[in-house]
Amino acid sequence: MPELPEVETIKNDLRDQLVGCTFTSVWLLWPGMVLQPGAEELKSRLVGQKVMEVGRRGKYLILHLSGGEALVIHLRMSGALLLRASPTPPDGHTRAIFGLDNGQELHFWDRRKLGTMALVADENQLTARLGPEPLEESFTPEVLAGVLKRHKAPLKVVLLDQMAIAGIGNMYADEALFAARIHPLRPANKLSGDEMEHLHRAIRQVLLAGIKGRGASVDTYRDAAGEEGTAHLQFKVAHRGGQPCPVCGVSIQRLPLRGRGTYFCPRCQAEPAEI
DNA sequence: CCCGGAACCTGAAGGC
DNA sequence: TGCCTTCAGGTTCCGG
Repeated sequence: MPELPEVETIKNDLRDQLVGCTFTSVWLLWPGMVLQPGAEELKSRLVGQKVMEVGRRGKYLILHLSGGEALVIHLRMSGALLLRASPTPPDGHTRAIFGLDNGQELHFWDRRKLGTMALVADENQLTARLGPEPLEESFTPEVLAGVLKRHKAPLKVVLLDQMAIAGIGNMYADEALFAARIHPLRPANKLSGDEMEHLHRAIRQVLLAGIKGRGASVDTYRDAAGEEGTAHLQFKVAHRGGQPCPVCGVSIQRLPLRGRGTYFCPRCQAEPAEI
């Protein structure tokens, strides 16, 4: 699933290969993915525009265009952006193909059709409500403490809240809580100062490791060249229910929380009595 | 306002 | 073999 490290990897790949290219055609095989404007209007407005820069905010990819607009893409659960030689035919999961003036095509591939894109004058329209970027210098332990103090929900729920902190998803939330040795059900506003410092370090460490591994291919994730990442090979608890904890050997548990699987070590992340 | 669940989607995997 | 249920989970929407 594309989370911050996966989207960051794709962003870096696309920045290298897409900046300076002009869109020559747009083929929408699944028009339902276009949030705004309409599918036909997106086509006509996109063709002829050049990609000036590629950015990321949370899990959103942002293509800044020569006309001043931005193409904002969200891959959700199963989306991928693949650079292919032109022409490459679509397969059953290809949702859009963008022709480029350098002999390549950009394919939006999405098995579950949950991904979206929008052509907007100002990307803030979609990203304004997002919380702080956890890898920026400005994301200090004090900033994290301020976020956690505002929420009494379980920590795992707050880490997944994009308006609290941007970019963390299910896998890296579990990994960060394990790295900090904190139970996922602990109320966010009840952490000690030490625990908040540990969690701050853990969040940055697992996200940076994810980027270094070029993302985690636990499901359909691929980079822009279609290659798998290796970050999931370093995972300690995420998607490892029933396997032994790499630190203490106790069986990793799976806890259903808000409809999501939460993986943790019941010994290393012990639940305090007062919870 | 807060919280939890459903809906959006498809495919893999497991039970019977 | 085949049908049914569950799991996978990012985001938005809706009801209590």
